[in-house]
Amino acid sequence: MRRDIFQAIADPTRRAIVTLLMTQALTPNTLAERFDTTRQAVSKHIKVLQECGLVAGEQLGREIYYKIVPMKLKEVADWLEPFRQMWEDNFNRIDDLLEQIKNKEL
Amino acid sequence: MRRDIFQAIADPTRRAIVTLLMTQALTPNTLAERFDTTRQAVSKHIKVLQECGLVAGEQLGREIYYKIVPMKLKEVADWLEPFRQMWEDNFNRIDDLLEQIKNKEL
DNA sequence: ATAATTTGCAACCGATCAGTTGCAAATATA
DNA sequence: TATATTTGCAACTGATCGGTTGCAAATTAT
Repeated sequence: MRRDIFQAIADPTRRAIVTLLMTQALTPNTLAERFDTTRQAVSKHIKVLQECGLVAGEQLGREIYYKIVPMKLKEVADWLEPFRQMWEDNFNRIDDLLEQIKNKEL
Repeated sequence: MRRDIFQAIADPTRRAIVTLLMTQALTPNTLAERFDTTRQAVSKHIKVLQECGLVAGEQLGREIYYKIVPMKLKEVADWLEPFRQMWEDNFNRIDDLLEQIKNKEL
């Protein structure tokens, strides 16, 4: 079973869960109330998020408060970083390279 | 059919393709040579990447050079940005909030 | 002790996904 | 013109995904 951070945040519901957990730790029941779905569906999403290390649960009596592990998202940011220079540059290198190929053909 | 940038970069092969396209525009055939898979499989990945706007093709004769559209990745970076403060902060707010809940219970 | 609450796990279902195979269209080469 | 190359599209397959239902375990409340 593939369980990496990229696959974890691919699902919009999971991203919404992560966003909710940004401000406070929540229980599965509380989370489920925010979405038009069952608690079990939310629980399965939590399991995915937990297995990839993006959230962590902390038991308090019979309730489990799930909190975000923000550092995990840094892996995505690190992967994006090399591309940042590309979208921040005014000129587009790929276009230039393509132009070079074109000119070579002529 | 879901076709957003998050789902596009969820697949490791597609991320590898995007990384290869970072330095130069490539044709489907050239790309396929780099992976242990068929050209058609790569073509399907390209289609997904193209449909979500992460790559764009430019025809040169019978060949099509696919190039990356880096700006599209900014959408992911923008989603990550609010979390950046969290992983850069030394203290963890969620832990604090959880402590508050705990103390309230006592 | 009994009942209610909160949660995780397993089984199942329909939809989607990644990959393969086969084929047709367009372009380049002989 | 005939052949080879490059590509996209459609059909198919096995695997995975998101969601639901049912149930058992642990904790809390009556």
